Amino acid sequence: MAKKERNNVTIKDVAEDAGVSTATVSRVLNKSPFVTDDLRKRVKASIAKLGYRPNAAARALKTKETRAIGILVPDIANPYFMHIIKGIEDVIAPLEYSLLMASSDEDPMKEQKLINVLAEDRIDCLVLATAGSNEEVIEAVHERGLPIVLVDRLPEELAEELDAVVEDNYGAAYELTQRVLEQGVHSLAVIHGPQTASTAQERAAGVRAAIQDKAPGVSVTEYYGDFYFDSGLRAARRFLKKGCPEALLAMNNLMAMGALSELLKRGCKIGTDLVFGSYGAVDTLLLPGTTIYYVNQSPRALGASVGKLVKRRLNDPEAEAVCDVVKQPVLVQRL
Amino acid sequence: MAKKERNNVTIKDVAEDAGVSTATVSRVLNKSPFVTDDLRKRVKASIAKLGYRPNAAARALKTKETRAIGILVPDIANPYFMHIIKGIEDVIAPLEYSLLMASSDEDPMKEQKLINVLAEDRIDCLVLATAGSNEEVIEAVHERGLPIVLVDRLPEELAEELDAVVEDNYGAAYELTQRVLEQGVHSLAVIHGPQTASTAQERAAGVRAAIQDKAPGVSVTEYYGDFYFDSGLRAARRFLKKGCPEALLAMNNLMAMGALSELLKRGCKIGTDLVFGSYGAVDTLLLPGTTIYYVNQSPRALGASVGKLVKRRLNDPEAEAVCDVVKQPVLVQRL
DNA sequence: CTGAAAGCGCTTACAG
DNA sequence: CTGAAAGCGCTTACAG
Repeated sequence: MAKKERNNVTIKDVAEDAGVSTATVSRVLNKSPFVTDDLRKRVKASIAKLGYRPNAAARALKTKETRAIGILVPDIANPYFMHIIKGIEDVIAPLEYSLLMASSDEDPMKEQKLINVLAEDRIDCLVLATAGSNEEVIEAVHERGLPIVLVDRLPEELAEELDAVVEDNYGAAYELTQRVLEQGVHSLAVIHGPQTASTAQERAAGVRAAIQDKAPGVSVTEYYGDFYFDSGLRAARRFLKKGCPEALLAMNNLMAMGALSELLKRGCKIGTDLVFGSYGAVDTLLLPGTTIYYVNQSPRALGASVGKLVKRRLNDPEAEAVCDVVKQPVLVQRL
Repeated sequence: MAKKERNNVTIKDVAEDAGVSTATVSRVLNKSPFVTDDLRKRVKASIAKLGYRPNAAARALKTKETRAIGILVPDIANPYFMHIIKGIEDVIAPLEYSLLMASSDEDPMKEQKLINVLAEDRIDCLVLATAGSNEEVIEAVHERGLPIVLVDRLPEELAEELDAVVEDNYGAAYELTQRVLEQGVHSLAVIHGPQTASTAQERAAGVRAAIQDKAPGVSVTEYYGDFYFDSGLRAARRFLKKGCPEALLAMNNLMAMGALSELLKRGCKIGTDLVFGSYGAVDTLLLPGTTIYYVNQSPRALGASVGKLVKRRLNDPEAEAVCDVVKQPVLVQRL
């Protein structure tokens, strides 16, 4: 891959044009107060005249700061993560950092590659919702000096070590299940997430504990999905083979939507034929008359908390690790 | 913002540890064939032992290649752009480039800032779906040597100059409108996109031409939205004040969903009470019995074309600009 | 095949 | 307040 000479105009050209040293140009660039107005004006004129733009790599090499923050999520197409990103942006935008986003597509191998690339001193801080199975890499990168804030996913091994903002997955899943069971159902179908994800594990544990505590006799069918729409759809199809279950629980928003779309297509009356519970909101076009129980996640608020931790960490690399556990309420949606 | 010493271990440390020169370490890193197996082994051992990672900034400074590609879209939360990004990834992933994504939120000012940051030699190529009003900045950055591939949005001023992959917005909007008008409606409500976006302009022109040609007598009500869900919802609300129109046309997917959600809530029977047309698929949970006319966009294929243009451009910075115009068919969705 | 050395474009003590 | 100079961590002709 050839690369032609780009960025022909450097700080040196500007210095020459303005008749000053490169040090002075640099000072103007960095808004140092110790430059006379006269020189500042001349330098600025030359910059404009020559169309000069600083070179981020050179600056980063010298300062050890990239002024970029990396955000690595498992599925950038999932509105949940999109809102987390927005929340981070809300907080970070005023600072002059750019956000680098990448998606692992729930693939630990892909995630590992991305982490390693980002760790080549490309970012000042990494926000990570891990697909799982990468604890060693994450620790290695962190020990080497890259600040990391975990979000949504928190593998046990990393719990005390890193900053994190997570939901009370166990508690919310427990409550959701309880609410659904309270409707007096005899059979329950559950669509779990991929057990590589810490959230999926915790939610599964919450569901099981609630069943154990509240309705140990209920007949349970389980399906292990991958947190994507299609797996929810496939799960519903599978469940329907044995007739419509009295209740269905989907452990994330996308799988819930997949399941709903299949159930609706089959003419299932949600809220009447079947009690539906979803971990995460299903904010889409639904049949009027539908009732759904759901965990009301607040990803934007989560994102804002993450943003604050990032700021704090940037200011104080030595600060103690903080773990925010945000409680998410269970709500009922009646349309 | 303090920055502690990171990346303590450099190529020099590795060289020392392995008892070779930094040049040799660099050669091993870059898989140069001209290193004896013995040295290669020693170097690799030292790299592993010391946990060395190359510094991207230093490499970029020297080689003028960042091995990163920037993708700047107006709304990263819109599934349409997400799929374009996936399409690009499909093609680019095998090359060893990382993708930097950013979102302008349809805000030209924000876009301008982001372009300028990315243009500080942070990326080797920019994929841009512009919010509009930034033609001068885009040209400046391009002239300075940053390869750019436009996607979806193509402002007239940039048409011949830059690589681009776009839809035939005019044609598809024309056909969509025609199909809806053929249902024999007397009144038509249209939700346009923001006129800063080239796509919104072209689609509006297509709609108007079709009306002119096919049903000049139809009563038309127009609303100018911003391509987001809420504006579609507001538009529908506005239209409904004067009673349900016989036909409604939404000029992108999100506004279509917003409008639909409001119409459904109000008990409007889509496909019966009202002919619904959408520029873009509404791939969500709908009432069975609903009929919708829509332009079937193929963003993932668009993305793949973009990826190919990026590759080509990376290989040959001097290549002539290419403009792919992809025709998108109008389909009917019956549920 | 290997190494010494120059240099990429910045920033920043250090003098003055 | 300003400039000369060193150096950030790499790569790459150039010799050998």
